[in-house]
Amino acid sequence: MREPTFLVLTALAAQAQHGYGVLRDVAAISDGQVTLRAGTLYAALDRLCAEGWVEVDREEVVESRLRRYYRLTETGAARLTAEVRRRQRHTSAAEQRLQLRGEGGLA
Amino acid sequence: MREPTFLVLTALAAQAQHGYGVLRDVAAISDGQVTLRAGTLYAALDRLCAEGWVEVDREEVVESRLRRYYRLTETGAARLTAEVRRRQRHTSAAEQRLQLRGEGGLA
DNA sequence: CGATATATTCTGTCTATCGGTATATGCTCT
DNA sequence: AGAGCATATACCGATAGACAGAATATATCG
Repeated sequence: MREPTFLVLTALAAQAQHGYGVLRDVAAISDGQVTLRAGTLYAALDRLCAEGWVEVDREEVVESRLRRYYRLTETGAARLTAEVRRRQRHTSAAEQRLQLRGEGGLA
Repeated sequence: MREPTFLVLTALAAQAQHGYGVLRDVAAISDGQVTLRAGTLYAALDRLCAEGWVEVDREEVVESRLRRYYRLTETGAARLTAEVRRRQRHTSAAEQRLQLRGEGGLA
């Protein structure tokens, strides 16, 4: 799973949000480091819906603008949880090895 | 940065290794979940050399087979450290939100 | 003798993301 | 009034990194 997809799922993990809300949320989560392209976001949402990880929650019209809310499915939540664990394992390994490097190698 | 690239840098973080060693190390780091394709590995190594994150350490011939050892540069180590922090931030956010979900949403 | 492990190289294909554009409304600033 | 930005979704071509698999070659194991 790539970073933008991971962040979209993360944005939807706690509660339903519409596309543009996810966009701002991802920027907040990443401290402004990741700014999703519109194409990336909506393509990801469509793809994740097709895969059953995300589903449409509801649609609202606010100030003549459509807002389509998405939510994480149970499958999606399980997949995100697994991905978190996977990433934690990898980052831990990287940290340990970078530490070893500082100490002069594995030796 | 995508997962295979991250794992290649991680494999080289503590000490120099040759391509095939990286291959096995990545499998170990990921508990067998990630098995790099040969094409992915050597293409990544070439690319990372060109970018200055990795460099050739030395070459050996063991049992008539070439072993080209690579090591992480200071630039590469800094980049990997930054990537670790970035990923930790993201996984923390995901964990928190998944927890909130379990508690019934952001409310 | 076939299969597996070691070790690198190459080629074609795929796909998520990038970068940009289009559409449309409402708000703020000058 | 007009420029520009925020909101909100949609579409399109290009790219980069990864996937899948084959080629090459030696050594070892059963």
